[in-house]
Order: sequence, then structure tokens, then C-alpha cells
Amino acid sequence: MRSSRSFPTLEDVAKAAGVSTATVSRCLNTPDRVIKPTREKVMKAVDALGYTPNFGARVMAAKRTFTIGAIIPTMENAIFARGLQAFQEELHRHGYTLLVSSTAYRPELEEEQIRALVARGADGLLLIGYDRDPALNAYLHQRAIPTLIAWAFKPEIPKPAIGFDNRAAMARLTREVLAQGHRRIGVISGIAKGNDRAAERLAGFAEALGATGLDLRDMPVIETPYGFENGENAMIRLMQTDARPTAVMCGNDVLAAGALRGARALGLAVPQDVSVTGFDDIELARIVTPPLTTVHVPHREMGTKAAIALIALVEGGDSLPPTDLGVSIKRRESLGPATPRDEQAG
Amino acid sequence: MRSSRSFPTLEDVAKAAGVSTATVSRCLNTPDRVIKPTREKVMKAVDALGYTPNFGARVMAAKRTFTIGAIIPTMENAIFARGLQAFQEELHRHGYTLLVSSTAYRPELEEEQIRALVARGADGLLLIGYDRDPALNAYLHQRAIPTLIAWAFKPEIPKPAIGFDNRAAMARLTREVLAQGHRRIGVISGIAKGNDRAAERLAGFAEALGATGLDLRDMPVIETPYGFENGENAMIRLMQTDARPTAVMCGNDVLAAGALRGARALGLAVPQDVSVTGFDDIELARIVTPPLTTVHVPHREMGTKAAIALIALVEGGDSLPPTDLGVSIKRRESLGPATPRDEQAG
DNA sequence: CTGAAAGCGCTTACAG
DNA sequence: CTGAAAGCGCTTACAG
Repeated sequence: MRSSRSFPTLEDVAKAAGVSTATVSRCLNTPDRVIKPTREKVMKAVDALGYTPNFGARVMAAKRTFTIGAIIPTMENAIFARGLQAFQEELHRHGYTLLVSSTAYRPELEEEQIRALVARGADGLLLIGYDRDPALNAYLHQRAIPTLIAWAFKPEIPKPAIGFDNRAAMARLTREVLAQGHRRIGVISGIAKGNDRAAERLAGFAEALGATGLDLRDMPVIETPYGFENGENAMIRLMQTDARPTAVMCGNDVLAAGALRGARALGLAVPQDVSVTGFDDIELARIVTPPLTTVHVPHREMGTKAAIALIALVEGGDSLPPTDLGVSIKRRESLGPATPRDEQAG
Repeated sequence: MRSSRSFPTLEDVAKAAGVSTATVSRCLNTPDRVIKPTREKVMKAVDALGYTPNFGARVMAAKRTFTIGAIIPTMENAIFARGLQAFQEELHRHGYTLLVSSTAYRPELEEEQIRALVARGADGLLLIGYDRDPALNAYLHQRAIPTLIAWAFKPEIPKPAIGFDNRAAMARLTREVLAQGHRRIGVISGIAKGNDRAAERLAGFAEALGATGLDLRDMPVIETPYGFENGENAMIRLMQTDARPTAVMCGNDVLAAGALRGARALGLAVPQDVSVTGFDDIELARIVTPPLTTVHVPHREMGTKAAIALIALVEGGDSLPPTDLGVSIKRRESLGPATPRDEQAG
């Protein structure tokens, strides 16, 4: 049993070294405020006793846990896994530890998770996207928990955020698709409700369309949870209609990988019969055949910068302007020129 | 500033409700030990003040954090991401929070991470595999931190573990490959040093080979860090030798996906010219062309059961026997019968 | 540069 | 069922 055996305390060390507990504490936390001989005596005692500070006591006295909480939709999606990995590595470098929780893409669970992490003493919080109940924002504000929003960036919202403009990115990719002559473009989107990144991507699509005089309402759009099989099924549905799209833009790479397989199941060649695009540029985008034209998002960079920004927030206390990481378009084989309708209808 | 504003304390609640702090504490932690009228009075005060327990104080007094630490090689590998996701979901269900740290596949970092999580007050630890410095094991034992090993299972080692027998699994898959007539089999393995799972897979391969009168030393084996491009390069190297293997077994699915692309780069058809197998059965195994024959590992189940077992260890205190989850072989198109040497040499 | 001492906000035997 | 009080092990003004 853990509690029955007791570990050496600061006081034990102080006694062994013949100093006060205050001095031991200083040796450990602010060593330059102690002269060298004293410090050496103390450190020797620390080593001899195998002393480790008691976490709870330290937290209570210092009112900080050096712990950062992150709440993400899921670790199973490579984009969050990579970003979170980089986030954790950077936190570790600064002496912080990561507390994680996931909502499994059920936004209604987020509040409970936030409260749990706050109750666990998280010094700061990393949250994905802006969509949130005002009451929750009020709670966060009242508890004065530094919070950073990642994976999204809206210049008009004055909250600390680090990410990229999903809408602008999708608009850019759409313009590339339009430039290839496509005029009938299908969309396989993630569920937009409760996911502002998905909603923004759809909005960006509509925006680029509008600029060319086209209308979103004329395009076949399917919303489906992110997932390989869902992409496959959606693709099959889209291509079995009378007015087949010549290009299908997907809400992320996983959906696009599924769409590729859907096309194959239908005997359609990509991009000759139909073009496909993704979003995120995860490893999968390079692995599938043909490789995906997609939006490259710097996930690791986002994670690293998010860690730095959040620590600054926690330690500095003052707010940070939203920062836009920017994305680029990765041109690969899955996007080609539009094929005249009659030819492809075969 | 967080520290300047102070939140209501237990004592504030006690005063507001006209009871002692002990009673408030009981209402929150062991409500059945308080009669209903008292409890209602207290809860009303809790709500009115918006009271939340102070984490540090609670930890110090209770000597528990309700926090579990996990140290994994990386979140970027889907197998750990999925398992950890399930692990976290189950922990959450039991009121525990997950603290994560990763070694980026550098085993020498593990000790530091373990100490950091212990210092953060983790009530228990999830560790991957058995390979560990004896001094570290001694430290864990001395601190009396309940520890569970996952992703591996060795019946002969009497430590709490939950996983599967990597060696037996690889031996089984090898027998399938042998049954297809392959006698010259290449291996693209993960780095075995410091990774007992990779080492065991290699050992399982050798074992099955030996049972058929073949010898590992006659087979071309490449060790390389897990990674798509590494698999691709290794495959190209293997197939450019004089004595080409007719089948290539890979240490995991990511390497196998790379091998598939390497084969394609060389103009080799899979499985007609060369068979390829994977390990893990992540989503990718179904996505690539052709889909991979691989070992199916129940990652989510492992995560969920690991959480349950570790909580039992933390709360019960007594040890658990190692449990074997078992794996199955997924037969897909990437494995086919061996082709006569002269034919394929072309 | 160092020490005595208060205080952080809970939990939990121990009484009653 | 409830309360008074000790105690958990640190940190940090405040003196000196």
C-alpha cells in the first residue's frame, strides 16, 4: 500500500542537512538565492534520502500544477494525434505535463471534460475550434483559466487562437478545382453542426463557387462523419446520380481516401473519370493511389506553437492575438482537368 | 491573474450552510454518511457559491490524484492513438484523468518521463512493453506506483500486463506465408533494440522458420524505424538483390504500406510478383491496394481493458496476472502463393 | 543569505 | 449523524 509507507519530506531533508525547510525549498526552486556551500549540503541530503517533492503539497502551496489540459475530438484522427504529440513534446521541454481528454466528436461532452480538467488543476487549456456554449465561456472566464483555441483561426474573434483559416483554405482549393474546368463539383463534408472547422470549409467552398457565378445549392453535398467507409459510401451515392460531378471535394483526407475506393468500386478512374481532393495532408494522402491533391496543414507546427503560446498565456497572464499559420495546396495526381460530360457518362 | 482572485473554499460553504467543514466534505465525498436535510442544505450552499474543490488541497489530504499516467512511444502511430483513446474514455468513465507523455521511440527518455508523471502525482502508470532498466523497475517498486504493462504479454514474467504474444502472433503469420509455398522470405522489421515488441516479432518469424527447417540467417532482414518511406526504401533494397524474396513480411502495417509502394515503383505486382504482409491491422491495412494480409490486434479492447485493470490495481492494490488478449490473422489480397523463381526473375 | 512561522484548503480518525 | 481539531508537506512573505 502506497499510503502506509511514507517518503522523506522536506523536513527530513532539512534536518539531515541541518538547515530550515525554507532553505531546502529554495535550493530546489530558486537555487541562486542560496550560497553554494549550503546548496551542496542540501543537495547531498536530497540525494542521500532519495527525496522527491510531494505533488499535492507543492500544488497547494504554489497554486500551480504545471499541468496543461487539452480537449480534442479524438486521438484516432491523425491530425490531432500529430498535433498533440508535438504539443506534448513542447510542453515537456518546458516542464509541463499534458492532461488529455477527448469528446469522441460529441460536443456536448466537452463541458464535462473541461470541468474535469479544471478540477484536476490544469493551469491552462487547449481547446479545438470556437464553437462553444456561452455559459462555458463564462465559466472559463470566471475561473480565469488561460485558454487557447487551436485548429481554427477567425481574425474577427479576439481570443487567443492558433490555427489557420479553414474557409480561406477551402476557397483556395476550390479555385484550383474550378481552374481545371470543373463546373459540377460534389462535396463530401464532415458533419458541420458543432464543428466549426467543417462548417467553415463548406463556407469556403460556397464562397469560391459564388465568385465564379456558381451556386452551392446546385451542387450535390453529402455530410457524413469523418471515416473511411463513410467517404466510400458517399462517393458511391454521388456517382450514381444522373448528373454526376466531375470532381468531388472531401472534408478531409480520410473521407477522400474512402472516395477513392468508392470510385474504384464503380470502375471509375481518378482523375480521368472523376477528380478527388482531400484536406489536411496527412501521411495517408501520399499513400493512396492516386496520391491526393489536398490542403497541407502544418499540424506539428501548430502543436508546437500552441504549447509555446499557451505557456506564455499561463505564465505571462496577458492575452495573445490570434495567429494564422497559413496553409498551402499540395498538388498531386487525384485532381485533373474536367472531362466533357458525355464522354465520361460512357 | 488567477491567484489574486480567490474562490470560495470549503469553509465558506460550511459557514453559509451552518455546518462544519467535515460535514461539507462528507456531502461531497461520501454523501450517504450525511442525512438528507443536512445534505440538501449543504448542496444549496455549494451551488449558491459556485464552489469547486481545490485540487491541490484535496490531493494533499487524500493522497490521491485520480490521475493515471501513460507513457507511449508516440501518439502518431495509429495503434497507440486508438488504444490510448479507448484507455482515456474508460478512465473518464471511472472519474480518472489521463496524463500522457511520449518518448518519440527513444527509450532512454522513458525514465525521465516516468519520473515526471510520478512527480505529478500519477496514481498509476501505463507502460508499453517489458524492456526497462532494472533500476527503473526498482524505483517504481520503491515508490509503490501501480504499473501495468500493455501491448505486450509474456506469460513467464509475473507482472501485471495486458496485451498479446507478439512472438506467437508473428510465428502464426509466418506459417501462413510458408503454407503458400514461400521459402525465401524477406523481413522489414522495426528497430528491435529497445523495443521488445519488434524483437519478439522477429523471434516469432525465426521460430516458425526453424520449425520448417529454414534458417533466419538465410533470409534478408532489414531493420528500420517504423515509417512509410522507410518501408518503401527497404522494399526497393530487398528486391534489387540477386536472390529476391517471393514474400516480404513487415513489422507493422505502415512499413507494409511503404513496401507496397516500393513494389509498385519497381513495377512488381503484389501478390503476383511478391507477397507482402503487415502487422496491427490499422485502418490503413484496408485502405491500401491491395489490402494487406496482417495480424489483427484489438487495440481499442486493449486500451479499455488496460484502464479497467489499472484502476483495479490502483484501488485494490493487489497484483493481477498477465492477460493475453489474443490476435487473429486477417487474410486479404497482399499475400498469395509463391511464384517459381525463374518466372518472376523475368 | 537564512530561519521561524503562518498559511494553503482539504480529509479523516476520534469523540460524542 | 456531526463537529473540533490535527495533519497532510510544501511555499513564501517577513524579519534579521
